Amino acid sequence: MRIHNTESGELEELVTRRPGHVDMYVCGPTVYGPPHLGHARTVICFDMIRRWLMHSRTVTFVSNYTDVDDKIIARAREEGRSAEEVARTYEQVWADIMRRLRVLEPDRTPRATEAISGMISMIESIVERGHAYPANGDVYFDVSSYAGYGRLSHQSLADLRAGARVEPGEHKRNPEDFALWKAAKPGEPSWESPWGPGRPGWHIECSVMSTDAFGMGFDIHGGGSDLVFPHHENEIAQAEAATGAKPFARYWLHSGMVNLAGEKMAKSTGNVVMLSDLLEVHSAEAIRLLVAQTHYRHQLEFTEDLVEECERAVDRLATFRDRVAEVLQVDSAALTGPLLEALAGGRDGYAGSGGEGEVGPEAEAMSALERSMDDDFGTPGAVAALFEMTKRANAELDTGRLDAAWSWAKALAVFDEILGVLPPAREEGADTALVEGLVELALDIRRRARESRDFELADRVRAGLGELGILVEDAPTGTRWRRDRRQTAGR
RNA sequence: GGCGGCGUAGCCGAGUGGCUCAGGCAGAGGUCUGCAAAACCUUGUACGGCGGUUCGAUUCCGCCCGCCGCCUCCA
Repeated sequence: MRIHNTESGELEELVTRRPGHVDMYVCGPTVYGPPHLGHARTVICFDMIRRWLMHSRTVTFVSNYTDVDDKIIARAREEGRSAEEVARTYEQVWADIMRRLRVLEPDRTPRATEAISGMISMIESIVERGHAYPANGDVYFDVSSYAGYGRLSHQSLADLRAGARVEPGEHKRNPEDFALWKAAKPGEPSWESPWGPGRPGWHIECSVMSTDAFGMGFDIHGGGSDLVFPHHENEIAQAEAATGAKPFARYWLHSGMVNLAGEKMAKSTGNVVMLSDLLEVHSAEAIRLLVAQTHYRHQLEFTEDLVEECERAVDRLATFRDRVAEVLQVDSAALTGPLLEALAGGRDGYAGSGGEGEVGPEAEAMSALERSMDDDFGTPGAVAALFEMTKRANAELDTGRLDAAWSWAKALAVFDEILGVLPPAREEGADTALVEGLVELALDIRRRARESRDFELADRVRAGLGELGILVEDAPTGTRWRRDRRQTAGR
């Protein structure tokens, strides 16, 4: 498996610290407001990366919450609440939305405020080893003392110096130095430390939380590309300066930004699509497909029309899944939930549908999936493989070749395990039986009307159901119906 | 200014030194159907510009043009 390492700028063979295991840390959100599509893009990219790694290895996935920060404090002031209340609120909002986007929960979600003592010890080590200095209750990292600085972002100290600046009230020796600890200001949350009361600086938390989880030299560290500098650069400097060990992380993965109207989506400019709004109108699957169709390192230009297109594409997959379920005479729901997972577990023997020597669509799709994903997590290729399989299998279904349906179901299971783009089948609700009964009743009336060639009545029944979000289709095997996903996506 | 990325058919978006093709959406024609829907089949000779390397470049190199990101909190 080859993956792109930001540090080398090249594709490298993935060699993990422990064979068969991957320890992975992805920078989580600063919880000061609700998440937007840009956040989702990053999270979904790393979710798919994680799922692919899980396909063949044991993965421990850690992602933090940054719950102490200037913006949280500012927000708390606005809302007249404590910073902690603000952080807990938006942590919950984040977790809810990511669950709705079918993102797997991290194995651990450490909070910055729960790692303060670790941060203090790390800062002490950095100071002891001569890479940081206290000044007026602050502590700054001495960038000039650390030779590897700029390694990740491929910039020289001179380059960085040109852009660096000193904020009023800071006590840096050099502009490129950065704060490890900030002296408390009145009314702000603070913790006791050897340098007096204060709170941690911008980047120390991730150095501490990731090494708390995994120690030095863990496998993969990820995040959005806007974190490369200074956040990740500083994480490296801190962890390596504190321990003298190298490397901090073996592979650095960075996902691209989402653009809206040609510019980066960012809260600060108001150039955002909030996920709560997007999920009112669109399904998680369409959003995931949109993300999967662009390589994770590339920029993603967002428009409403693109999600709408993905919605139609997802419908296509759902229709195929339902056809397969029909052939197998199982409920579609069974091909979406636990059975699918069980199927995905046994991934041997994609015997294929054809006769001897013929390779079935699912076998080709599986090898294309593997090829693409093993090459720097090529989700676009995986998506293409999924649709290619759908087309070919549909063609076989059209000609009545059903013997491979079970293999298709298994392949769908694997694709859904990695990408999570198959929409859930008919949802069970309190009124499911009633709805189904009424629809069947209406369809029975329609069937009788058709038999007596009263097509006007038959079409009225179909149109009426259509208005209620029930799609009716006459197949050679009989009439089938389904709910119009797009009318119910927001619920 | 420094670092990095991108420019592919109507739109989105993979990919590759030549060989039959990414894929999705949209469009056109067709099969099926009472009609529709779904599905399938057919259909589009695209690779920003100019040079260079090469038998041959969209793919490699150089320059130019355009767009974007980071260099400040940011997924």
